[in-house]
Amino acid sequence: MTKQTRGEDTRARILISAEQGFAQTGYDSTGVAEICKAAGVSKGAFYHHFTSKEEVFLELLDRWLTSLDRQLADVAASDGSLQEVLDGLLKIAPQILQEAGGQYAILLEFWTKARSDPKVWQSTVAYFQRYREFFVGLLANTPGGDSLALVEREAAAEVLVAMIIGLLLWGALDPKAADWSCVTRTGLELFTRGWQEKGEQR
Amino acid sequence: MTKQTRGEDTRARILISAEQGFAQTGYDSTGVAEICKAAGVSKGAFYHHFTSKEEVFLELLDRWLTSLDRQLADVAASDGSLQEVLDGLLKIAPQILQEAGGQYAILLEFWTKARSDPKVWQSTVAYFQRYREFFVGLLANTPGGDSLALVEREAAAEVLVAMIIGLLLWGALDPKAADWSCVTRTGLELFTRGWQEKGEQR
DNA sequence: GATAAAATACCGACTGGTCGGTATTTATTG
DNA sequence: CAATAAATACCGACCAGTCGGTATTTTATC
Repeated sequence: MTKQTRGEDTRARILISAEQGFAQTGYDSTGVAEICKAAGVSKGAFYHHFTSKEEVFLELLDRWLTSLDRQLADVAASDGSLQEVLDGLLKIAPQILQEAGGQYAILLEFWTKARSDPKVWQSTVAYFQRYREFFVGLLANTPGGDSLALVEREAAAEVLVAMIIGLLLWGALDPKAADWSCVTRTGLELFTRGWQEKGEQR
Repeated sequence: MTKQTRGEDTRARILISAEQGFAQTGYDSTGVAEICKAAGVSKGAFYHHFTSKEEVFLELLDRWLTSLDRQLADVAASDGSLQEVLDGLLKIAPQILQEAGGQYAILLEFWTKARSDPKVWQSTVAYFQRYREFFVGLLANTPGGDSLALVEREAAAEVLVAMIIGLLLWGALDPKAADWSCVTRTGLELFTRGWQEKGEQR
């Protein structure tokens, strides 16, 4: 193995172990030593690749956001109706949720740390807003949707994002409480119906 | 001041300071010393009234749940239609959300700690379920609602709870991002419309 | 109602251990 | 032999919780 690939491998192993640790027991209670042990790597190697534990966390956050954006871009590119796009979302939802064997519990960690770390806060809030904007644009293209005021589209988009956030949180906390993909489907369906009904009343 | 009232006062001050600390910077980064300083109390007093930092946290959780239950019971007692009960909910929402000057950010702390602490997890998951049940029952009393299968009522109730959770989380994270009471109203409205529409199609 | 005894409330220095991070040394690659 | 990667020993800060002791209030006894 060349020097470079060896380094990359070590780095990757650290990231994986850190993600698992953060997802399972949280950022604070996952020690650097623990991460190193799980990755089969020494502390020296850890601090050779990263300047701090926080840097690892931020890189994980960055990767998650990038991955999410890519998947959303795919859906958005379809350029379809509200129904179609939401269907597209539903299709990729399990992929996002189940990826890495339920490790998406790290989302909770992102949201928690957003309160104490300005960088994390900014990233987190920014992508909430980004999806809000996405849905606002989407709702404008809906039959009847353009008849409604911007504030109403905005509020509806916020509701949609909030619903997704809530589903993620509850799902992360209690994966076996319900069939979450089924609940998500119902949610998007109810939302679509409610929105169209609202538009038609004008 | 009698001995008893003095003790109660100290205890109350500790709880208040702890709540503020937890809400502002999180459970882990709020030290016992810090809580004591904010409460104007010594560490000895702290450990005289509580056996551990965790006990304080659990008591705060318990108080929050009790308060929430009381308020929900009031709304449930009205025994009205879906629309009426949701309106009732909406009325008390700001009271719950704004209480103690936005200190409800401690909710995030409850949800975070639920992952590492079995006691907190149980309480948290249990009240998610309780509200789910509440809404399931409520939806059965809705015109057209009884025509839908139980699973559908359950899924819808889960959607509703998830939406509320999401609104609370986003609101806690970014209070100024939107007019949350307005968004909540829209959310409940969309949900009601979507649900009734669904029922009528049968 | 005075005095002793007991219980409660409180204080703050100290400790034992954890954990992020560093400094130094050793191994591996080119 | 240079340079990068990795290992190990170690440091210092921090923090939950302890403990011996003091002050204040309540109860018991005469």
